Amino acid sequence: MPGIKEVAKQANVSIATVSRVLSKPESVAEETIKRVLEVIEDLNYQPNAAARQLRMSETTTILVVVPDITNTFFSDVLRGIEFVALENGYQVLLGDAGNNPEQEKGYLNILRQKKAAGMILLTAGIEANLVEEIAAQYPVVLACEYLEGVNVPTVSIDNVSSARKATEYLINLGHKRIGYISGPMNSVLGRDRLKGFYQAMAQYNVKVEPDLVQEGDFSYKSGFNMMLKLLAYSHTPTAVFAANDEMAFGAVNAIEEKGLTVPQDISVIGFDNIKFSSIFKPALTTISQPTFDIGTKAMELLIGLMTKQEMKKTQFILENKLVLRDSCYKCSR
Amino acid sequence: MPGIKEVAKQANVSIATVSRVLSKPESVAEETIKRVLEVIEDLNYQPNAAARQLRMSETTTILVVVPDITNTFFSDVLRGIEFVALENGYQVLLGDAGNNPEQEKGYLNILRQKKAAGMILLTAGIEANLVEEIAAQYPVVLACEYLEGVNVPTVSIDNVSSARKATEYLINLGHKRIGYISGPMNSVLGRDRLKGFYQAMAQYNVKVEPDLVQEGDFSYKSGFNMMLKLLAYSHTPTAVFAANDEMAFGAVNAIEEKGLTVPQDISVIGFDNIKFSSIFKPALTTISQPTFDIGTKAMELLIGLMTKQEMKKTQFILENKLVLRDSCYKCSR
DNA sequence: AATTGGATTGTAACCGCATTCAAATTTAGT
DNA sequence: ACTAAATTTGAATGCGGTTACAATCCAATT
Repeated sequence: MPGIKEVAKQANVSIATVSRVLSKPESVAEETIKRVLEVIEDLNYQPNAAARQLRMSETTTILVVVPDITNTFFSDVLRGIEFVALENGYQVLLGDAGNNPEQEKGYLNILRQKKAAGMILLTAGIEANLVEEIAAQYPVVLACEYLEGVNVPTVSIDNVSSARKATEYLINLGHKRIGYISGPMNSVLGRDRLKGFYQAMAQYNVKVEPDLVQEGDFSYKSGFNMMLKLLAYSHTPTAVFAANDEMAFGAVNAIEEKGLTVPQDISVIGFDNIKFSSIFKPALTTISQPTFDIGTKAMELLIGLMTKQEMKKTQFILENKLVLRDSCYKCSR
Repeated sequence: MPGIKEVAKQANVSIATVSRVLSKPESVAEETIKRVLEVIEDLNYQPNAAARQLRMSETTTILVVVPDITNTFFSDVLRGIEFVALENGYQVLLGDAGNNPEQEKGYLNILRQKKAAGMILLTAGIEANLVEEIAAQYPVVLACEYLEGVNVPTVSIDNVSSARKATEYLINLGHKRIGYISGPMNSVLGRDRLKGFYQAMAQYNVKVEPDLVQEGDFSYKSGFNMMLKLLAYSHTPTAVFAANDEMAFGAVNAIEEKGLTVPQDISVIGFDNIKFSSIFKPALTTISQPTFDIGTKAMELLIGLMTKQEMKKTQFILENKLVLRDSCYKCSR
């Protein structure tokens, strides 16, 4: 409620001095600082963000667009982002795209209206060229997802090689008939992980049964349904790789609903290592992404962009690891 | 990038006219509107939010403070909030308190700086009188949590009666030795649910074994550990009520680790009905909160407050229901 | 004693937009 | 054709800060 001039009056100085106490204290007399600070404390004065922003043409809020806030994978990344944002005096504006590209696109206006100084995209529903155009005008970083051929700062893991790693693990357990439940093919993530799967299969000379590769959409339900489909074939797989944990849960439950057990009858491996993966039974073997670190790194990158620091590197591939739990077992057939 | 005066120049009108086209088109000639709109389209002009906000002294962002973004219970509420926020032209600023009251308090400055027009608190880490003080100055609504004796608009469920309902269910299944894993006692939520438990036990004349009531902190780990503690007593309970689902998962897993099974040996009931409850095995019997509705209702309430509408009612108790799944069974001992 | 210069502080001009008030233009009425 | 009324438009002002620039003060220097 109190404005800068109220403070100025009570402290018997001009508004300029009050402003200086807050931003360039070294140019103000010791004693004056003390007096002003006291009044500020007294009145519980907080500078009006809009006025400051208008004058300085810079805000301290950044926008984060998430494909689905309900997925704990993203909320972990979000935590990382918020952590370093707060540490640096930024606030995060949340945009949940609800898996809808149109809605996602709507958030771009927040940037244009200067309501946010920069943006972190955890999604990839926007066309590459639009992203590129926006990134040319505003600080933007991509996290988790990335766009092919687009030179926007990015932090993610290597989805191809980690999917390869997971597949290799299955192969080394002796599995030959390996099913794959992919993410949506219109997402790079979905495509990359599938690519890794194919690469590993080729490398080890294991034949890919086309019927055993089904497209899901990263949801539990799709994992469940696709697994049912796989189980309907005469030759059921002995192992299944689901492109994310939620689908893996669906697969496991579908398998058990059919009276089979995981991992004795069929091994299942997931991707992401979300919070529930270790709680689920059987505890899910999966690829672990450093979610929190992806978040912190992305935010650090964005800060670099916003403060126009010289960036030596703008593409970050973080380490992932295979975490072994109880959902995979040696092939017995 | 383009400002209002750029538009004005290109459309051959004054900035006043441009402004009017955007806010009071009925006071501008048909033809002028068309011309201005064309230029706006052309230049991709977006009014500067800071300037507008400064002038109008109102912003369209609201603040939501969450105790823990990682808990899917809250992300569901958040979805509800965002849904109606977006529909009404508001953006949501996310504040993750990380279960830390200090951090939570820090978010209040966002209100004072006028960066947000209102606030929804999903937490209750701030002292009642501070909340009351803030609520007197700014639009604030409490969701999920509430504060005793504080007359701040609130939307939640009746935690006492729903805990009673869950307990009754256990009692009706024939259980006499019922354990309870509570939430932290410094939260109203934790206390209310415990109260409901006591009420039901008293009503049915079932003795409460003090040893079988343990305090957790709503985390999986605490559920696990407290259950281990319950299992260490000579007389183990035949049923356990955990004050939220995550702790219930912990309890189930602890029970199974000891070689017992749920629900045959021990029944477990949870609270919240988070996404994972139906995926978990055994599927968790639990109290379902209308998370999405809590969110939408809270946001509607807040909008009412911000637009200074006459409110006939500011306390909303939403319906909960007991959802029966596979983690409870008749008492066999 | 007059001059100089550093340290402090105040004055005033913006930042981009909404809005008041008066001017300009059009329409209507006689 | 001329005036009054209604409609449309523009110039000026202020929202609450920041900051360039000018003014003031006082000790140090000459």
